[in-house]
Amino acid sequence: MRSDAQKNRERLLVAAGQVFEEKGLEASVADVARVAGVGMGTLYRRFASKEALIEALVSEVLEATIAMAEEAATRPDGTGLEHFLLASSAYHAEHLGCLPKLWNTDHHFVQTARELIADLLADAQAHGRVRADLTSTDLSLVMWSIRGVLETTRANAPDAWKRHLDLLVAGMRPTDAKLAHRPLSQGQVDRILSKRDDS
Amino acid sequence: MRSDAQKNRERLLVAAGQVFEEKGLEASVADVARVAGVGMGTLYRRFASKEALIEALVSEVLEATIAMAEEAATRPDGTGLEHFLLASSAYHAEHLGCLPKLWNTDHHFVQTARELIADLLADAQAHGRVRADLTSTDLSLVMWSIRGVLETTRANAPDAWKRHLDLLVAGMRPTDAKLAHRPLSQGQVDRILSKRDDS
DNA sequence: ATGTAAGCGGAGTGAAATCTCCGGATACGA
DNA sequence: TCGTATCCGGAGATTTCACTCCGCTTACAT
Repeated sequence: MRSDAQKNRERLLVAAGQVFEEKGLEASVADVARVAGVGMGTLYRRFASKEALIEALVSEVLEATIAMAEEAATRPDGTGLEHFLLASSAYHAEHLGCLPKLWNTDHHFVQTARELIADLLADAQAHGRVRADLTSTDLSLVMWSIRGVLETTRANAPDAWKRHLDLLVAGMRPTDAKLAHRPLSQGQVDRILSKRDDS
Repeated sequence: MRSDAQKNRERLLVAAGQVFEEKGLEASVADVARVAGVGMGTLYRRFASKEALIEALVSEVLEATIAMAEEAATRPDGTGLEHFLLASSAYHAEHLGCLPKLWNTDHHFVQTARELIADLLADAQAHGRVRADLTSTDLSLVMWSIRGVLETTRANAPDAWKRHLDLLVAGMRPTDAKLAHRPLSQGQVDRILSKRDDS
C-alpha cells in the first residue's frame, strides 16, 4: 500500500470516529469523507462499505478494551474486575461513535474480551469481592446495561455512567440473598451476538 | 370522526406495534399501512407523520406504565417499587416497538411517571427496603439500563432482563457502603429528556 | 528522469423512504 | 332513498442515502 493510501485510511478512521460520535451511526459517509478531507472514491477504496468502516472502528475500540482487561488481570488483590469496568466504561464514553455495535458483532475480539472478563470475575470471586452466584454471562448484561445508559446520557450528563456503575457494583458484592432468576447460558449470549441487528 | 376512520386509526396503531416490534423503528410506514390493510393516505390522515405515529404508541405504553405505578403505590409494605420495576419491565418486554423512544421524549406522561416513581422510592426507603442514598434520578438510570438490556436480548433471551433486574435490586438494598459518585440532578435528567435525538 | 501501477476526487446512479394529491367510494343524517 | 361531507387507496413527487465510474494525478522503483 502506498504511503498516501495508508495516511488516508487513518484520516478516515479518525474522521469516522468524530462524525459518528456527533451524529450517530446514521450519519452519511459523505460527511465522513468531507471531514477526512478525501473524496468518496477514496473512502470506498479503503473500506468495502459503510459497515466495514464501522467494523474497523469497533475493532480499534475492542483492542483497547482487551488491553485494559489484560492490564486489570495483573492486579493481585481481586480488584481487577472493578477497575476494568471503570476503565473500559470511561474509554467507551469517549469513543461513543460505534457504541451501538460494540458488543453486538460476532467479532472474534468480542470472544477474547469475554474470556478475559470471565477470568477477572473468577479472580474477584476467589478474593471474596464479588458474590459467588454471579456468572460471566451476567457481565455481558452489565456491559449492555452501561451501554444503554451511555447512549442516553452522553450528551447532557457525561458522567452519569459512573453513578450507574456504582449501583451495579453494589449489586455484585457478596450477600446472603441469592439472585432470584437463572443466569443466561453461554449459548444464549452467543446467539445474541451472532444475530445481525433485526432479522 | 366517522366510524370507519376510528376503526382504521386503531388498526394502524396495532399494526405499528407489530411491525416496529419485528423490524425496529426504522421499518417503513408502507409496511405498517400494508399490515393494517389500509393505504398510505389513510395513515397520513390519522397521523401527521411517522414520528406522530410513534409518539401515539409511546403514549399508550406510558399510560399503562403509569397505571402500574399507581397500582404499586397501594402496597403498604414498601415493596411497591420492586413490584413496579418487575411489572413495567415485563410489560415493556412485550411492547418493544417503541422502546428506543420510551424514556426519551419530553412527553408529559414521562414527567408523571417520574413523579410516581419518586414516590415509590420514598416509600421503599421509609420501609428500609432500599438504601437511603439512592435518588429518584438513579431510577431513571435504572430504566435506561433495563431498556439497554431489553433491546439487545429481546430476540434470543426474552427473560434476560429479569436476571439483570435482580442485580440492580441487589444494588439498591441498604448497605453500610455509600455510592461513590454524585447522583444526577433533576435538571440534568430534564435536559436529557428534552433533547431530540442527536443534534 | 521516467514509466506506470496505484491512487485520487466528485459527479452520477439507483434504491428506498417519507409524504402528497386527487379521483373514486362510503357512511350517515334527513 | 338520496345528497354530500368525509374518507379511502395507491401512484407519484421529492429527498436522502450508499455506492460506482472514470478521467486525471501522484508516488516510487528502476
